[in-house]
Amino acid sequence: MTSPFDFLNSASLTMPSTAGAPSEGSAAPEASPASGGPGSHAAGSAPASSAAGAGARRSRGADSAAESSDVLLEGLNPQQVAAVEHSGSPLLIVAGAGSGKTTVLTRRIAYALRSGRAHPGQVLAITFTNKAAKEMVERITELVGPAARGMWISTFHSACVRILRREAKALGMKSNFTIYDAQDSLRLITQCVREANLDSKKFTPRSLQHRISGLKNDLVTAEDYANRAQESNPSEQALAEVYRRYSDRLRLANAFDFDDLIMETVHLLGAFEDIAANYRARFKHILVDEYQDTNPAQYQLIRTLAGADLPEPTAELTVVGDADQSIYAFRGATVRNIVEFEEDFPQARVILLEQNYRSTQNILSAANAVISHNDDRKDKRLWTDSGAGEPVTGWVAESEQAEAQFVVDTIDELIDREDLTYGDFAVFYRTNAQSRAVEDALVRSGMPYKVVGGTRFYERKEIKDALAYLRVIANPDDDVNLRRILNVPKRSIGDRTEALVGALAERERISFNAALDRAEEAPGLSSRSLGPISRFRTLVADLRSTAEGAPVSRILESVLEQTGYLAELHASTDPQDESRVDNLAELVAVAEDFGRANPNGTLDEFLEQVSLSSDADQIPDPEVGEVTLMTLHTAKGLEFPVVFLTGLEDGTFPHQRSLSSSTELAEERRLAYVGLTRARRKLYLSRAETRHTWGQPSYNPPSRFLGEIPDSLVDWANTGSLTAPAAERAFAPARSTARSGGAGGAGGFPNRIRPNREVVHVDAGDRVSHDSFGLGTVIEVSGAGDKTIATVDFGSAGTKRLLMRYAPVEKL
DNA sequence: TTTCTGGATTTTTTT
DNA sequence: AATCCAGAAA
Repeated sequence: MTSPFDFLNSASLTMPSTAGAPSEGSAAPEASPASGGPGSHAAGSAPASSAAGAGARRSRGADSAAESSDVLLEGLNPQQVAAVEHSGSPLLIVAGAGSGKTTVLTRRIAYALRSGRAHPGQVLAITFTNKAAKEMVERITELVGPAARGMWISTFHSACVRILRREAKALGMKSNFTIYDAQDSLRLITQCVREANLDSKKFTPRSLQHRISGLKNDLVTAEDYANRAQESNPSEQALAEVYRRYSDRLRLANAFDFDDLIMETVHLLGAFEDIAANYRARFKHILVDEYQDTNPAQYQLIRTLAGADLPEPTAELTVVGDADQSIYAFRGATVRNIVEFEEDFPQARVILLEQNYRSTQNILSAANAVISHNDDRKDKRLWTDSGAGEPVTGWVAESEQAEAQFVVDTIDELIDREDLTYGDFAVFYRTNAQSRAVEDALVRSGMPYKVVGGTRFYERKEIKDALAYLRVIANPDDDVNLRRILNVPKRSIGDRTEALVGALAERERISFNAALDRAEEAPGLSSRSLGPISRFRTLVADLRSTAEGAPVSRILESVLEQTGYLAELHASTDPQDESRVDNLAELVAVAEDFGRANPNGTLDEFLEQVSLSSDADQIPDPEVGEVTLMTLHTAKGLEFPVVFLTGLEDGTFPHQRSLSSSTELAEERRLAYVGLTRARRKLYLSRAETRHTWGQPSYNPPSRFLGEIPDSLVDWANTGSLTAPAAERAFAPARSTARSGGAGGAGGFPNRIRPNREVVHVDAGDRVSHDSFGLGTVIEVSGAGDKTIATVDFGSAGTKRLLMRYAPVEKL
């Protein structure tokens, strides 16, 4: 899809396209822009004209003529040129949304190469997703040819795995280590909680996992934490205990969790000066994208690799980011890294990119308006010279179904009317669960679509099971995956047997696998259990020998056959199991693809690729022509001609859990900013008056973010069916934006109308009427307030326990 | 040991 | 609404 001549055409930088390419500054050849679109200056005209346009506006120097004859600087605005040319000190590029940062980064690398300041092998470029890495490789290849292959261009995690595999021995690990995902790590932590005899109600594995992850992101090891934990604080003691056990168990299993990949690499480089020197000698140019979403561990990694603490830095460091797009604080990222870059790296140069080449001015103004409500930010205003464009369209739907229908109808209409394909549309939402309604509507309409993320393919039970077998084949010490498949499919090795073998492993400080080999030593284990265990050991041994040198897809197929996993699914009556077979077939196809792409690929490499693949890597190619559905987080770094931002209700977005904290609200607002700035030509904002959560309806007021957008920018095409009575309207919070073009604006719909939410007070003996169960008599009442539960005898409909807060009952 | 069942819990967002 | 879990029955 990429043309070698593309960069001559300003690499699409100054010419927003009309269709396709959901990736930032993607290099797809551009078609002529549709009339009226932002790209109304012709794509076919000389790129110099747009460069001159930018130059005139920003009064470029007279020497610009010489510069613009350089393909690497062609079509760039003065700030972009400065960013490409800068050398000799650390560089921070503050890149607003759609400001062409990918182009600047790739050209900067090419420029350094051409000027002789770097060889390809000296370049380390860190991106946020594998997909972004792949795209960067493609675009650099366009500029410099196959030399691009010598560079390290990858995510933090992939780069660290690469280093760790190479240096595993130094850390006392084997290079075939397994990477545990969040699910695996939770299992292991749960085991640790159990073994430590802690109350898993009081110290939930989930919260411990979260806290351990936080510690690792701050480079605090189990040992460090044990020393600092307060003796008088039971919670800290519990955490210290579980963290210690968890670390031991990971090590014993020859496994790293996600956070370890970074933390252990930092420790490795800190502990072994020769290894660190080796990598410092190699990486003379380090570039980090999405710097605002780095955590303290990643920050330290960069410092170490760049030799920032040495008398002289060993590498030239470039970071790119935008504090307004920092949306991962919840997983340990900190904006301090970007905000204090100048203090962290002396002599740093900062270059601001504020000109936007993606969106219309109306869209940018809306985004600017929202983000300006965050305090403590450096003022920054995106602008464009591509014209106002169409107004943003607002829509208030009655329900989430109606909202979804609005999305589908609008897509349908636009496809008819404009020169657009399904791939030009994206639907964003705050939480994955919200995709459901949109999917339903899309299925009914027959439109092609793709949901990115959600219940991820690789997290489905059957896929995890199959992969667990592969992981066990590759790494016999992998306790978590071994225990996962021990009795899957059922082979009469139950909980008790597993626990007894586990106890033996713990007592002898050996892996579970080693304990299985010595199962007869396990105290309390009945001789009857030994048969299934030995059959299981034979099975795994057989699989392991089959796997020797075989292609991954073959290994996978023999796993599914020989274990009886497929047979069990085929024999099952559960309708769900049919789709499980389909999913496994898809996994086999993935393995086959892997084999084709990597003829000499090993099982280890396949598993690594699977472990490090992310949601964002699955984003469809725009050419495929599917409507794309995803969360706002996944949408980061992408762009689409038409964007629907749905669920704009307080409680949905901003999310309920963020409403009480101003820092979390600020992060939600940045998320809104990210969402708004994804749109190129047309932006739709919608909300639903009622939305079902956990099977219960809730009535949420309009998102406060809607109120932050000036009325003049939004055209409310529908203002909702529920019109509040005048008397109630008086109680609605005063909102300056409540009226918009006389159409009612964002709604001003009172929050207080909550049918079925007022707790009906009943006593034993009362007669009540229920919407579906009919008439009944209250037998007993327990709890109070929201939690009042009434036991009601409905005669032939049976006796029901009803949560009075939700139950559709009326007292008679 | 496996299966069934009622009850609890879940939804932020993810490399 | 859908899934997960613990405890009880088979």
